[in-house]
Amino acid sequence: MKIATWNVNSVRSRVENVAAWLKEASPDVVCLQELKCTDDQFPKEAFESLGYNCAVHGQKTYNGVAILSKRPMEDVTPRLPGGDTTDDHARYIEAMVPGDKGVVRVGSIYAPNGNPIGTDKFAYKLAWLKRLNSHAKELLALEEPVALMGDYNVIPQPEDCYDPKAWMEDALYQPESRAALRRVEYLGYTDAFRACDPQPNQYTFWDYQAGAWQKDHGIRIDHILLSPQAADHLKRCAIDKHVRGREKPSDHVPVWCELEI
DNA sequence: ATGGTAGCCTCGCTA
Repeated sequence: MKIATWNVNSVRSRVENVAAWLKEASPDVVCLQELKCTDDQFPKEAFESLGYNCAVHGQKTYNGVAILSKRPMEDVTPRLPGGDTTDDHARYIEAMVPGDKGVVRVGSIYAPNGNPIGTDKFAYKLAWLKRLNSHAKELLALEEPVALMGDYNVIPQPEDCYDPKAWMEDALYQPESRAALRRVEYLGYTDAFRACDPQPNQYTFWDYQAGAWQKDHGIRIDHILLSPQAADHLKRCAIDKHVRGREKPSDHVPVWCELEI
């Protein structure tokens, strides 16, 4: 079972690009983030024609997450538990996805960016990651295969960015942000990419600005976190870096892994 | 120190 995550930075402006990648990569499941559209604006026909079912949690202009799956999904939940009534950001959707040998619970995550630091935006980022931690802990108790995947907006380690010094004042590299991601791992979740490929300086995001892609000034912020019952079946994990070099690219690229489930 | 780009749909915000 091949499962993937990709922050597409507007699904409507990226339909051609996403469809081309779906055809060549043929993932069973894809978590999408930053749809930047409402549910009714989501181009589901384009993906259904390629054989995918769509579970969408959209929002006007900002955020928005989805899960595409070749097999029909069950128990679709378009929210992260624990939010108050003022939190209207569409940043999480979860579903049960069947494989050949078992079922995987998949969460599509778009964590807040949190910049600039020292503002309510950064406080919101940390609060959101804390809510995610609580939910991740509850899912662990079910002892099921779980994959919490998406744009965490956190650079885990110095070797996950081209120049740590350049990110010292950024919300993505603050000690509190990194600790929040680490705390999810300490619950018992595995960073699938790091588990499969310990090579440093492999990135999932390159800014549109300042020639970041051409200079390989990237960061690794899109992650696949696996519960023990999923990690036990992890076969491969990789980043489809070449997608960043195409016409009209997203600033993120797909990350995928294979689970023998 | 600054500015550099992209998307949405406003004259700015988010990333």
